[in-house]
Amino acid sequence: MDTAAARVTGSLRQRVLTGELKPGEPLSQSRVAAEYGVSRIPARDALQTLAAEGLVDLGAFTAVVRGTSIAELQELYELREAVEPLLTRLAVPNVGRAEIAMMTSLLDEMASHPSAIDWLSANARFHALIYMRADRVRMIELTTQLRRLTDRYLYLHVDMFGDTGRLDVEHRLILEAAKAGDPAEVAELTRRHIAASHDFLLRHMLREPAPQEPAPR
Amino acid sequence: MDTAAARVTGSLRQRVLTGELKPGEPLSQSRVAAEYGVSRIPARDALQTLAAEGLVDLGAFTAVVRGTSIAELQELYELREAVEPLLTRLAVPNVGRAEIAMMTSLLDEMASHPSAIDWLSANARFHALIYMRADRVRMIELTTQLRRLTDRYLYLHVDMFGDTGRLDVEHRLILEAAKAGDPAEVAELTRRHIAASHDFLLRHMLREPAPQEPAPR
DNA sequence: AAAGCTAGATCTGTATACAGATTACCATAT
DNA sequence: ATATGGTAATCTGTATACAGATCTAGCTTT
Repeated sequence: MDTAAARVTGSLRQRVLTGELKPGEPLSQSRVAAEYGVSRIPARDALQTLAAEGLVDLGAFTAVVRGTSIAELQELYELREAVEPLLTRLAVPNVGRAEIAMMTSLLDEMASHPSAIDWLSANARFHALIYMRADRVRMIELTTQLRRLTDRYLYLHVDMFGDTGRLDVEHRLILEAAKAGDPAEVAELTRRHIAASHDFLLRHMLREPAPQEPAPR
Repeated sequence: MDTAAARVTGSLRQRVLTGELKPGEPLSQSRVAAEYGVSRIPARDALQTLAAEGLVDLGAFTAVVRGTSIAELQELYELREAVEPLLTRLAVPNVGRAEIAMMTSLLDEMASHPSAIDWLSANARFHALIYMRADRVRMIELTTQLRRLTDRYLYLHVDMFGDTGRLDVEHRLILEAAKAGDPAEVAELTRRHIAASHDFLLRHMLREPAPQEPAPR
């Protein structure tokens, strides 16, 4: 749909995700509405949607960009480690030549050093190509949401994408096992892939432990 | 908060859950607003909230009470079987005397043959007493939502609560293992507990295979 | 200087209004 | 009887308006 609310939602989501809007920053309906030149109703809708996605806290008074914490990160990755391998196991038997081909080309795309946002998008599509074949709409929706939330930690806490080399290797292993049609193997590789990203992120957060303060107004 | 939107949300949620509002039934903002004597704005809010919870479909035109299907049931239980044992494993080491005591009294409450809605509420609180000790807000939120969605299947597809006897036995096993402080055992019992409910529900749905049609209007 | 209080600014929840989109119904034509 | 077209009813998205709640800042009091 092409509503004002959807436009605002999409834009705000991106800005929260990339860290342009920092944790703790207040997002009042009025200010958002004014900034986008719409009335408060679509601004309100957008904030509610983002709150449901977990990117925004709908506090008592004003909505606020949600903070980050090592505890939440832990939780998000625990969920991903539980759900994505399950999705993988269910999907792999249905993955065919078409998916393998598209995954291969996405690997090339990622290897060509695109912007962070494009790299993350290609990465998400790579894994989604497997997941989609599981025929589990709800799980995929949940996974998309969890991935978005963890991607935010990458933007906020890791300036340069240090580790694309390791990730590329892991992706190729996953692709090979998928080609071979071994569900358990792909699932286990996926689980380790996720766990490795968790470790990577955790190390970075521990090095730079200060949770950013609310932006001064 | 004591807003009109929250009141409408709560009431509609209950009515969808118990089946008073049947799958496919259209829920227009206008009609909901009129019925509750509020303006369309809080009605709109309520429908959006319920849509985020998965109880309502926000179709192109009007919102509609979400349908049920064996495929969705499968998916919901797969998720619960993945998440709740994980939550259990994390929580059991922190479960103390207070929780055990409250769980025991909830078992009595359930054994006293309350109404379906009270039984389900006590049941949810029984398990929540464990989960809460895992200190995983996000997982608990997800679990609450999944439980609500599967409870709906109980209301819609199982008239009498046939199986409270089996459930009571399983609950007592869980309680004993929790008292003994064995995380892996409680987790495994919880997984089987969930799987058994899934089987039970699946058998009932297969026996009465017609998904209800939208209510005539 | 610290604590408390009050006026003003800001914000939210909700009602109402209007335009454009969608659907339903019914008459007419084939 | 079925297809077709048009009009009325319904619905949504959004703007605007208003009252009550919450916060802020500065003044007063001690």
